[in-house]
Amino acid sequence: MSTYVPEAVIRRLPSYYRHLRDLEQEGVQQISSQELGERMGMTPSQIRQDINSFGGAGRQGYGYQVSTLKEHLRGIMGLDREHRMAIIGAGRIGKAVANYTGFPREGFRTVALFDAEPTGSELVTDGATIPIYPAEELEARLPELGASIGVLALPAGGAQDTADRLYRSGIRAIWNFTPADLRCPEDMAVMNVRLSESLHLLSYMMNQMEK
Amino acid sequence: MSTYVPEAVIRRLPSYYRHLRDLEQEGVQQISSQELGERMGMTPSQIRQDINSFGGAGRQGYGYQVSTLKEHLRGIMGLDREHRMAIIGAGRIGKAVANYTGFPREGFRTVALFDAEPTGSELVTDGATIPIYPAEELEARLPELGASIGVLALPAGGAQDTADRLYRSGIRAIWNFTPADLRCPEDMAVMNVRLSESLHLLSYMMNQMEK
DNA sequence: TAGATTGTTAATCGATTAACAATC
DNA sequence: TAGATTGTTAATCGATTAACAATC
Repeated sequence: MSTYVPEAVIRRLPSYYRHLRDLEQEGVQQISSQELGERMGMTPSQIRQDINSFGGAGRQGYGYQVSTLKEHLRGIMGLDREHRMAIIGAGRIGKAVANYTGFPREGFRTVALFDAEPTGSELVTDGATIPIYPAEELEARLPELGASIGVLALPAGGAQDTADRLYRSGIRAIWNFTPADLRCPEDMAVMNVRLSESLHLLSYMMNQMEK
Repeated sequence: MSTYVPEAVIRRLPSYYRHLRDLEQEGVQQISSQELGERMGMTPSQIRQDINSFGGAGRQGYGYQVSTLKEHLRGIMGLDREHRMAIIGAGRIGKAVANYTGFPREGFRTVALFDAEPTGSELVTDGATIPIYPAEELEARLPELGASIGVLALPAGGAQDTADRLYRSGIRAIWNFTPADLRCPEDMAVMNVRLSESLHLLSYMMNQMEK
């Protein structure tokens, strides 16, 4: 089937998934590339090219079945199983992320927080109570926690070192909220969330509009 | 000078800025496209193309002056003046953002939080004490606050309506933390922060690595 | 069957890389 | 001047759009 999915299409996968989920929620069972394109702000042509690249199954004269396509994407993105997350840094950002993923939702669940200087022993979120451990217990605790994703929510200075420790403990995915550019082995997946870059880009847009 | 800056270059502007700031911090005064490229993971050729598109001033046989280039970018992105932000939604995310931008840092400063059901009257951050107002006072309070950026950190359901209200109150920039696709007039700058899409993309990467 | 809409090939557009003359 | 490195043009690559035959 899908031998190669272009980089540009990969970046759009989550957007496809979100829109299809919304459509399903609204009770839409089938949709044409025309309609989906209008909704997502893309040309029908691009929709068809994209879907074909990751092996979707449309029907000529009819369109795409929403639920089938959604489930297909779910499989491609590995959202059909649970991912446990360990958050390193129990400050504002770490806690916000914990709350965001505190209850099993879309298959992501925070199972522990770590902090250099914990101010409490647990965090109570809407859906669960999450333990907070001292950062030095990282290696000791990770095996029993079964976490597959490490979330970096600590000061940038400690990010690289923590990433290295996570790798040595078997973690192969990092959700990085620090501005640090991590150097990691090939088999570590790193997703950066660069909040201040996002704000700077907004500032640029504002600046341009004034002209 | 710079008549047209390609979309792809615009998206890289904040990254250039961050690296140049780091270099300046390290005491590096001058750098070649070769060295900067290695640092940013780009080809020297692309670095030169990019910098020329936004009107940088290199010197043949020498390279680029770090401080000059950084200040130039600062101007382009409008980081040389203060932007005041009003955050709508005083939950975990709103508070995390408030703390992140609570003190004047890089020219962004949160001046107020609004919440449908405020649980307190102010938020104490590291650098400042920020008032929390009821959401219905949005129109009344905004003029005196002098905010130019609205931050959406509330449940997705209220996002579009709040965006409309912000527009009518003169706000022309939105930093959107909700998953909602906002429909806004042309002269409103919108920057989306899609946390769950980012997590889904990480999940996709993990899934691919297993193969 | 007729109409609609996909799947796919070809054309266009934009972004990246390569090459090299200009020049500090 | 000689060496280094930019600025810029040309070549390549990848992504998007257009067009249309295939087919439900």
